[in-house]
Amino acid sequence: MRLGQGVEWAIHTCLNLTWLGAERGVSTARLAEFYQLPPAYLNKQLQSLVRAGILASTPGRRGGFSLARGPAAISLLDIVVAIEGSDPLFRCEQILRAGPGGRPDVDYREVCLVSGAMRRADLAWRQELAGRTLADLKADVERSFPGTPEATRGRFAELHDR
Amino acid sequence: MRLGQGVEWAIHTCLNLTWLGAERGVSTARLAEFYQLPPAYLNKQLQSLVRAGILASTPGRRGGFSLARGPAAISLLDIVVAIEGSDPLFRCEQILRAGPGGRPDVDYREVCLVSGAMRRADLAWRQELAGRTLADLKADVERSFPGTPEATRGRFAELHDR
DNA sequence: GCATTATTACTCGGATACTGCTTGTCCGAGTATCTCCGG
DNA sequence: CCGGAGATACTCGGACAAGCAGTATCCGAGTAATAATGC
Repeated sequence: MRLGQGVEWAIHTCLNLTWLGAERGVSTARLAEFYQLPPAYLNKQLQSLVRAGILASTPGRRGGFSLARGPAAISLLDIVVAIEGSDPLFRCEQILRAGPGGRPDVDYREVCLVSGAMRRADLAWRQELAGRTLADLKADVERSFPGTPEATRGRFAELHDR
Repeated sequence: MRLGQGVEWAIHTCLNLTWLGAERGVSTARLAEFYQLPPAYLNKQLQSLVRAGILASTPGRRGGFSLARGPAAISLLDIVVAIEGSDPLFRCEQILRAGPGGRPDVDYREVCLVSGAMRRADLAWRQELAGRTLADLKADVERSFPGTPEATRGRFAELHDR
């Protein structure tokens, strides 16, 4: 039980986009080359982000991806949900229906106290993720590693020249 | 991305054991019959709980499973870890090593701020689970549904008579 | 009738197949740029 | 020299396979109760 690989790629890629100004879109090929990732598969993840409204894509000759809104309006939860879906970590299959006194018409996801306890933990996880935006992360990185923005832009310029 | 089916089975089964007194072990067959679960597969999950020291198993003619310690000493996190393993939800593959200025000798699971943010959310989830014991859950259920202990014992008695 | 021994029935435990999702890849639809041609 | 039409190169997007973890099952090792047997 673990999150998919794409979550890490998506977060780092979105973070990179915050430093690139994003005058125009950046292609999948360059974004993948930056971390030596398989381009086609990264493209698949980025498509999920587009469907979720986090990234904007422009097709055609000079197309590419860019952030659809400001970094302060994109939380880590948004990205995780976009990649992994919105299903809760714990899935209650309502086995209490088969137990003594189980009623078929009752929604045990609401009633069952086990389900409730697990849902509360789930909520704690989500709240922590929802409270961390791309803007926060960007600021933290720039404080701890001031050279990162320039280094990132530099690397992308190299890739551009190829 | 979701937790395995076995987690739900394990929690409800452990909860049932708290009501059965557990003078002697309860067999997999009866525990499975209680919720109409596949016996062999449930047995596999219970084995994981035994390995984790949560359940005690006695083999042989009148063998079965019983709680290895008091319900107050068993948290939901213990059960989840026993079934799912102790790996964090978010796995950092350290893609920063392939980025600009990436060093092979640095452990980016410690340094990377993305990894740190995800780890904090992970921790919030685990703390919530660690703070909920079987004894808490048992008390909550008995408060909300006072008939449950007797109904549970009754159903197991029926299964016993077959 | 009673102690002893062989049998039996039932249990856990790990080794063994199957299924679905995550991972990974490919080719087609579409667009801006560039080239070529005519005026 | 300038405008426009066609060709071109490069992009995203969804449809198409492969690998692996979760799911499900079976049979063997071991133990306690039971039945049979001899005294």
